Amino acid sequence: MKNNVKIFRVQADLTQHQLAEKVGVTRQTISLIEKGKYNPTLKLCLEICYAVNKTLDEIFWVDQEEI
Amino acid sequence: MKNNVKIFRVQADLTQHQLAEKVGVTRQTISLIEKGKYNPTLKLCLEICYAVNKTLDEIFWVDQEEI
DNA sequence: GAATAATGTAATGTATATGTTACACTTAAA
DNA sequence: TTTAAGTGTAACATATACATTACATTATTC
Repeated sequence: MKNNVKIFRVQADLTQHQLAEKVGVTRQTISLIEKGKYNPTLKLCLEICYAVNKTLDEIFWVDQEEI
Repeated sequence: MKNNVKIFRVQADLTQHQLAEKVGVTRQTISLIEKGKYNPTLKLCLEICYAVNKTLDEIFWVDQEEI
């Protein structure tokens, strides 16, 4: 599951730990999502969106062929 | 977890059963998502998007206050 | 060059998304 | 007025998202 979490997290000047706190998960969960090793739930995706002020499409959209 | 799955599924002229088949889950899962009783995974959200030709933001965005 | 911050990741446990089976209700077609 | 299609939902099983704890590596910073 490729995504742009890392790009926008850094752009928002947040560490993994800070983002994790803001969205209510652990640092490890953020790390694994950034690495594409987790298939996060919609609720967590939305929390990340709010935290870095981006939309679902901006952070999590991937075309059908490359899912 | 409110969403617009039902609206766009009907618009795409699909039954719950047909959408479920297209995205590779059971009818029950679609039903529960439409009813807002499940917090679906990103991968499933994307599959639903492809099936009804809509984006994540169109189907699944909800503002922070109403999550 | 030791101390600390930021990150990667492994092992194990828990909560929950999803599957399976099944039954009930509603509605449209026959 | 039955038959079948579409939908809601409950009980139980399984897979996996996420937590917890812990250790390692790589910059910084003192």
